[in-house]
Amino acid sequence: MAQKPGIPKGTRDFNPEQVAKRNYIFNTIRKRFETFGFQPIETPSFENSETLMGKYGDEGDRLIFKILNSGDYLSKVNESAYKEKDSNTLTSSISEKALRYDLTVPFARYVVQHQNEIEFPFKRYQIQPVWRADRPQKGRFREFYQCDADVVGSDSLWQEVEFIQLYDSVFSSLKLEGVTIKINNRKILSGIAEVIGASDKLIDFTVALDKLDKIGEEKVKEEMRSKGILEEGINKLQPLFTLSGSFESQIESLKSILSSSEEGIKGIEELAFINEAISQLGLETATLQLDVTLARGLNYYTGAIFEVAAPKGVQMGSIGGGGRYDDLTGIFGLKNVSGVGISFGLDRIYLVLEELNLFPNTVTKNVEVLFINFGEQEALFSLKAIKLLRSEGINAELYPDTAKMKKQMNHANKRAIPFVVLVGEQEMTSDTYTLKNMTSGEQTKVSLIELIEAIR
RNA sequence: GUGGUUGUAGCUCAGUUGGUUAGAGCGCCUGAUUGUGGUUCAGGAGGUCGUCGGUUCGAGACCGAUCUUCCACCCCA
Repeated sequence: MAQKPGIPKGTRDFNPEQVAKRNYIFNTIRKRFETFGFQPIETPSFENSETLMGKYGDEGDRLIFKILNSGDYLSKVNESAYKEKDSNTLTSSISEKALRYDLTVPFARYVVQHQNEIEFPFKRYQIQPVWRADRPQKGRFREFYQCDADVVGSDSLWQEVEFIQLYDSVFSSLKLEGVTIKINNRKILSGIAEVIGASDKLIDFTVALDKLDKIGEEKVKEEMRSKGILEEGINKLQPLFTLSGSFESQIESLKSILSSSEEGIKGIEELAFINEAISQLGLETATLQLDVTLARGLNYYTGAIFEVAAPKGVQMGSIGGGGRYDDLTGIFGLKNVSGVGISFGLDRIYLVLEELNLFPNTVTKNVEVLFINFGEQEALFSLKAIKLLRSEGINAELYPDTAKMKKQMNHANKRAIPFVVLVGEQEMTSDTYTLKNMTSGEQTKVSLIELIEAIR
């Protein structure tokens, strides 16, 4: 047993039941994406390192899986970097490719590369695995699937409205009711930073603010102080910490806080527009909530920021996220193309559905009838019937070996196959089939027509 | 990347301050039952105690390293 094989940390095998459940989620999401007018694309598992590096911040670079060059990679190595044990410089000389870290940056690369073939606005969806060299935890893996839908080439705020509808539609289809779609706006965060005189410390400021519900008001203030934000500014934030109530009343409070910031006011207007549209259109099962502490993906989000929280009572990080990035393709040289998109975390949604017992019983498509194998003649006779059953859309199979009946019955039992058919000498001569219901134990002799009717 | 945690049969877990041959339940295999599974009864197989090294007369237990699990940071789906 010492030599038992294993798989790398943070990766998983999926058994037939798990694959069926995962496909159920994939298919539901795919169906909703297409209903909303998105078209699928796929990109390679790995990209040139320069496409990915530097796009996710220093932290992101650390979590990108690098692929070692083929061949005698050490011969081309930078001599001084090797001697100095300078990992950063050395990495770029021995690795030129890296596994994709998310689907958004490869999509931006795709848009720039194919800009002349694409009809804008372009709505694409993409369901593929991504890799992160992270430490695994519950709901955090080193290989996991993202399901992304993005629109590029439209500044319209109706897109944001559509994405909120799409989130609602997908989670409602999955019967995952009571999710909270949190929304914020980068412009509001910039506005606040401006008002408190910390525009140059926007990232530090928002990272600290983002932790409010986790570490509390005092610790957040402490972190801001340690990042060099002035006490005077922090005092101005006070109304923010106690912000609550409806979407509308929060917007009113923000208006007074941000009255001196042009950008902040713009952000408020955007949020108000989106909220107004959503209240007119309505949501099936989700709730839209303004959360000014929401600050994800600031490395490229410029407008709306989304995050989806699982229903209350389920211990799970966010099950989806997204936002508006006005200039994502700019990093690849294509200016003035705005994008906005959302992502679903398949693996986390799976864990939530499992915990809440929300997978339909029908996701695993089992064999419905097993024919017992009594010998060569009987097997051939059975396969003729099986061929007909299959043409009627019934999942049927023959036990492949002429094993003891006990073994064959046991096999049917363990696989939870609901019907077993016995065809021996008696049945062959009378052209009948002995059908056994494995749940009730009842056994009847029927014709082929009756057999089809009984199983269907 | 930092700090902590976990690993004993296919699965879930016992195993005393270091002391003969490491246990249980479930599962698995065989038979009771040669054309009948799920229940019952009888019997059986299965462990380099994560891996490597160290301390010791003696290690599943103690020490170190490493891998793995889970958790908190960091960050994030």
